[in-house]
Amino acid sequence: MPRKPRKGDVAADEAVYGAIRRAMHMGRLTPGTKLQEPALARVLGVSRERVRKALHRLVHEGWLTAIPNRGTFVPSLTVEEMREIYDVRSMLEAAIVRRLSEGHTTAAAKRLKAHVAEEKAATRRDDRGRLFELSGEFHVLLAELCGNEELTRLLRGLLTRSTMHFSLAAPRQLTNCAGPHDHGDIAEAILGGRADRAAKLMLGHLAGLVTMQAARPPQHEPIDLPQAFRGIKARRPERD
Amino acid sequence: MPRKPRKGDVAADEAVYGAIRRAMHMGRLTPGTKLQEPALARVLGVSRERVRKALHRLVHEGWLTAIPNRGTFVPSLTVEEMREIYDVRSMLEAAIVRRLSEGHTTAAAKRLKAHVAEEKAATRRDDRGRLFELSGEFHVLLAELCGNEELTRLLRGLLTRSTMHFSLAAPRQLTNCAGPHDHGDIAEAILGGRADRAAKLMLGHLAGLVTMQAARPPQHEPIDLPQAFRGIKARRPERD
DNA sequence: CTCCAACAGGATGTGCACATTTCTTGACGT
DNA sequence: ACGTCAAGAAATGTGCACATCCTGTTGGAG
Repeated sequence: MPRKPRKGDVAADEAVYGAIRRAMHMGRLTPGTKLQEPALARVLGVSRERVRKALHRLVHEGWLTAIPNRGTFVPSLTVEEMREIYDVRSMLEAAIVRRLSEGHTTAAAKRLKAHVAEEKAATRRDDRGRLFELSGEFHVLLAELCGNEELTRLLRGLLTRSTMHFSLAAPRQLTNCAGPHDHGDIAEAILGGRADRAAKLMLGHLAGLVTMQAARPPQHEPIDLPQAFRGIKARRPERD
Repeated sequence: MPRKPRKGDVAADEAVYGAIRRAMHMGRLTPGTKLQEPALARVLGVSRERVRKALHRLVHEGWLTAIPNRGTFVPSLTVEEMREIYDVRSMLEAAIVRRLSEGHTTAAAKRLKAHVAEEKAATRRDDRGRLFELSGEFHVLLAELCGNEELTRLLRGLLTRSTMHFSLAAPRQLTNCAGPHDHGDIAEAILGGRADRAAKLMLGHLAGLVTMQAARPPQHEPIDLPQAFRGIKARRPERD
């Protein structure tokens, strides 16, 4: 047998972290909800310290907001914050597509084409869940193709915040991006070496997303914690 | 009176965090050094849990590297990592100066001029310490003038990582930037509305920094913890 | 009837002690 | 003499219990 999962396992931390993140992703937790540690520990079936650790991590990553001696809360997102995040993404991603347009390896071109093809396939199958994942990974992929791990990490964090806005504001709407249509055009411009066009398309793409989100008013349906985490519990870590 | 600082105070956490950060900033901690919790707790005069919390935060922010069941270590920085960080900075800061060149408020212009003047004054006084601070703040100031808090926070983190390279590789060399000369030229281009020139100057400025750092080989003088934290202890928080 | 203050209940924060893992030192066998 | 293994020690990770703080409530005074 591999190991005794009896006591402390590093996977347990990830499980709690992932459970909370998944609940937010599903829109179960509305902004302003207080995540009290004892209740979460009971619901998830783990010790309070483990919940505390996960909560601290989530606070540090910007998913939650902590007030000293008060507790941790699901943040109330303003349209201003969303605009700022997309503004930074515009700066970075415009530079990224410019750089890729000006030069990239054949392996990079191959990966890019493969990704666009997969997005189109998911669209044809009408696989909303898979398309949601792929849409987000497209932007991370572009960062990866630059060969800069720091850039990839940074953009991944920004994308996480972006999807948080989607999750909290419009969880039903499972669309991470306006659609694979834009992505295909951007990829085409990159492969064709048209830097200005690629940058322009990316800026328009991001602008379209921000307007799409700004139009949706957040829904307020406060529910209790046990109901929010129904069926989620602690599964496998599941990468970001 | 404000409050009883008798027991647990939020300032204590910041003090420990700042003490370790200051030790790294002074070059007291060489790459590869293991920061063991009991020793740090003894030296700083705080409980082990407080050291643990600060260490976890520093690890999460990228200052330290943690290995499960092994401890936390001062990372060995490669020139590749440094190149990546400056690459991301180039993308962001070029976009920043472009935006500022295309439009900024009179208040922004005033702050920018004041900062450049202060840098020149510090140079005249040959105040290396103050110039070191100002040089770093110049780049943060540009982000602030864009009116985007997310951007400011991100760039501040990037700058922190940049100075970490300086601190670990060449702590003696108290120069955060090539000099106020470049900053003055960049500010002039921004105020004059010359976006292309400002971006070009900024890229050249950052390129100059990366070559300056790459030329310095890291020095290896492993010293023990009590000696490294001599005279540092726990002072006031002191903002980043 | 309204407002203020003291009190009880509960949640967060922290120090402490123990379990587990890893590194070191020493001895044994080849 | 060198490599291997085992036992002790130290450091890390974790659960537990208590101290502190906040919040909602109740009682009384104006």
